[in-house]
Amino acid sequence: MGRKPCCEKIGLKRGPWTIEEDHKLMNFILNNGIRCWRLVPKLAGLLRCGKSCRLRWINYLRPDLKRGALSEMEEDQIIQLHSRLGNRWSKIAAHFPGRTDNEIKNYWNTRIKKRLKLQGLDPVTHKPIEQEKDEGLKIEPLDTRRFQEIPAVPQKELQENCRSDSDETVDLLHDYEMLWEELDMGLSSDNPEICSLTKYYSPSISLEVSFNPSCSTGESSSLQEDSGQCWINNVENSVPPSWDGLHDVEDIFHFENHQ
DNA sequence: AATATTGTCAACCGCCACCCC
DNA sequence: CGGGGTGGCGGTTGACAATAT
Repeated sequence: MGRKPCCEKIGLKRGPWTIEEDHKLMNFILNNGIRCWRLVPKLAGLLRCGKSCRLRWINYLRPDLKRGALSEMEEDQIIQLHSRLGNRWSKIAAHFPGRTDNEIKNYWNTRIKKRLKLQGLDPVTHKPIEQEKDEGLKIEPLDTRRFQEIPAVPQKELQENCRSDSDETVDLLHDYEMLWEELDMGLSSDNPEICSLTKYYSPSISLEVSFNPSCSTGESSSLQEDSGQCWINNVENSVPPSWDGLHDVEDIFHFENHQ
């Protein structure tokens, strides 16, 4: 007998998220917060496992995410941190509010590694490759004591990142609106960063309209701008499922059995 | 224009630490 | 204390896009 999977895989959807799924997850979390990831997909009406929902939220849907390429300064900071922390991506990401560990890991693997190699540095040890050969590939073990020397996230950032759930939800809604405002501006100003973002959202336009006929007026050009606002409206006006509606664990299994 | 190669990044997998009973 | 459940993390994969041939 192997390890039991984290969730019932049978019948669960995998692969890229559709805009409808994003919408459901976003709606649910913004209105209810997160208490238990395993239950989120059930309550939000998604055929995904909790892990998948968590990942999607953290890496993509969180409204406080920063978008776009990292600056050279950020890149240098990542190299500095990596030399001290190693592949502890979540620890490194903690120094970059709005950036995810997955993003930094990807950035490291696809760009920084290459950059270091071009500079003749080993991306693992951060030492000159020649020097490393001399030392006979002797790799120093990580000195965990040094981790304590890493400057923590500034107090202000910590306070900003560690507020209560309710504050966070209000802020998320606000950030969410800001995101769409940026999107709208980006669509009209050919901002490449926003465009790369909308690349993933663009398929939503028709879907969005099909969900909400009240949004389907107007020409296609204004449709894109409207769709963002419609989504926000949906988030604010819809009556979503909630944790309160779940009185008993038995409810969940009852729910599962009747899917 | 067609095909091959390379780059990017979202998503998955499996392991581990922590918490609760 | 031990076992099960859950969340979090890091490594890896695979689809798609961009670029080269």
